[in-house]
Amino acid sequence: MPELPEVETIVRDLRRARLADKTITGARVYWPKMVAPLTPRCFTRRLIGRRILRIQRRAKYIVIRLTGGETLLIHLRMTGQFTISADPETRARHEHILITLADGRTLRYRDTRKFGRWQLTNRPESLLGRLGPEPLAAAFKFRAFQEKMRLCRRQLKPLLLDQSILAGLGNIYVDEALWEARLHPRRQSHTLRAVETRRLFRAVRAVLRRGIRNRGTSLGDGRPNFSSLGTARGRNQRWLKVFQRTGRPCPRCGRAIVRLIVGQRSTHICPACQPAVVRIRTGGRKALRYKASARSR
DNA sequence: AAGAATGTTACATG
DNA sequence: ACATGTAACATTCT
Repeated sequence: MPELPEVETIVRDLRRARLADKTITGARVYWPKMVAPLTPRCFTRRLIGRRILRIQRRAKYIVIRLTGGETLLIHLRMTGQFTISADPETRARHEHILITLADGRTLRYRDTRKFGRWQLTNRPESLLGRLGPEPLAAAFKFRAFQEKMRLCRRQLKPLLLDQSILAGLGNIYVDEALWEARLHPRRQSHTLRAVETRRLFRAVRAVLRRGIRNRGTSLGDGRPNFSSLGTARGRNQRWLKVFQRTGRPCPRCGRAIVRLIVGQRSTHICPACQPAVVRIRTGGRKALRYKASARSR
């Protein structure tokens, strides 16, 4: 569910909920794996009595700074969600962690698939330091991006999903960025020409910014989809050009969107706008061909 | 009823 | 060393 824009939306809502300055008075963990390597008992003991200093986002992590030099790193993976209730209330279905605050409110973590992870640590850098740059930060420079693309020699899609290269993209926004940049997901990164790398660089930032502006993408029409703290859904789904739009017309050229598997992930492209083979005229009559690595399935 | 689902990682293979 | 592929994690929905 949550990629960079969704996590950013949640973090902003958590800030607005005025959690900062509140002291944690209780914590319950109902799925021990979620707080590993700590045990629920150890996790709880280290949390209680700490005060929340501030809430930030790094890549897809929610970063909660606490007193005593502790940091809570929360990764929602596929189905993690937060709500805040005024009272303790009985535990709802799929709620695995409940945090109570001194003001009586409870921060509730619900996660159907139980993939989410909470790490309480005094060395958050050991984890966060392994992540690539924030695509929306001023420090994210085209030159560095281009260099990485050149050195990596990987298919574009798995490369963009790799959090150590660029942090925050997931399946939705990668497909959208590649469509925007008119690049095939299996194209090898080192074959991109400067103009193409530039298009991709801009596309990545554009789709993420739009995602945030729209408060994230909520897929499907039912409940299991993304929503931030409340029940309000994101609005970005209206802006998706290819993701989960198999068979529908490409907004640019009208050709039907097709679905393929790349790097074991479901992938959506316009076969006309994102051709597997690109011919490029270089000066004279020599034509270079950049072929996306074949490989079906 | 098989297959897919917004993520990550350990391990295997080329 | 590096790129890529597979399975696993756990549950729900179509």
